[in-house]
Amino acid sequence: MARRTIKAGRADDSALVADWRDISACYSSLRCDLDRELDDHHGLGMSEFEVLDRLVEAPAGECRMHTLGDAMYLSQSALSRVVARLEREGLLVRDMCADDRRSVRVRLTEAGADRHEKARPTQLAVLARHLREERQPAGDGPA
Amino acid sequence: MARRTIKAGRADDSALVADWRDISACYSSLRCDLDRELDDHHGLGMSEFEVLDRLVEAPAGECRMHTLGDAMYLSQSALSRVVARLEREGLLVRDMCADDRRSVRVRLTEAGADRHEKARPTQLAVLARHLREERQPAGDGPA
DNA sequence: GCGCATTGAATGCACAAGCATTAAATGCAG
DNA sequence: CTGCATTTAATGCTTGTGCATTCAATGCGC
Repeated sequence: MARRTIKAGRADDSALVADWRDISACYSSLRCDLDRELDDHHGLGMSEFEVLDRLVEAPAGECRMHTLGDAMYLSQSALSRVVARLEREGLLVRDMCADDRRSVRVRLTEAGADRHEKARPTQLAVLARHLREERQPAGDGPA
Repeated sequence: MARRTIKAGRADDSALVADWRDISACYSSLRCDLDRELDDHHGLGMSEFEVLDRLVEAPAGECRMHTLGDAMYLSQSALSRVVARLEREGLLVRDMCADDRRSVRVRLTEAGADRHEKARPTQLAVLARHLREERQPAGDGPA
């Protein structure tokens, strides 16, 4: 039920609310599963994993705090602590960059890359479970 | 950028992740705004408002805790506390129902209905701001 | 009727997140 | 060069949330 999500150009109030509830439900249940599975199987929270994820994508496995903050939708303080946790676990290192000593450069360690690699299948599985079945209730690939 | 949200029947890994990030970004920014505006203007958190919202919709402005829990996606303990907060503020009352004395019946008070009515425009405004501009970047109603 | 598993809600506890503040480095005006 | 506003990140504090536990009421088998 309720699969109007992106349909509905009408946008009267109740459609708005209905859309919001769809988004909310989708996000919440996915987030909950993801958070729990990442934590159970890999000792990572969702935010932790996401930081690792961004770092893996980043040019040399490193980037500045502020850049992470822009990409991640998390308050500055929260990000600061997530990174602190990850550093405590040895999954990344923080050091201040030479050119601007206010900035902190965050760099993925081998252990971090490893942990991320191990965790990624879990993430993908959860995403697939939630997102795929939402969109294509049945049916497989093309001919 | 990134408006694949529901498109993409391909569903390979990166599309999955991209979709998730879209959902996540959409939800997070909306939630943050909503939470803050409801709190600033009406002294309500998002969860609080949502409980009121469900109650307003409910048959006689009342329903059982468990029913709320089913509808709301919030852990049982969190719900328990939200309701406790709302009761403390006089926006609803809890009493146990006669037929099953384990269950708690939650009933909206006038103050609660009033608060909800005042807060609803704020909610709709935030929803519209986020959801409408996402879907129809420009263009108004039909001729 | 009596015990026992089940269900419904509340509570102790731990933790992540946001806000406000603080501290340090930088940039810029004079 | 000096002083001041700005930027960057970390920290104190408060709060909301989830998990596990607890307590009460119910239902069921016997």
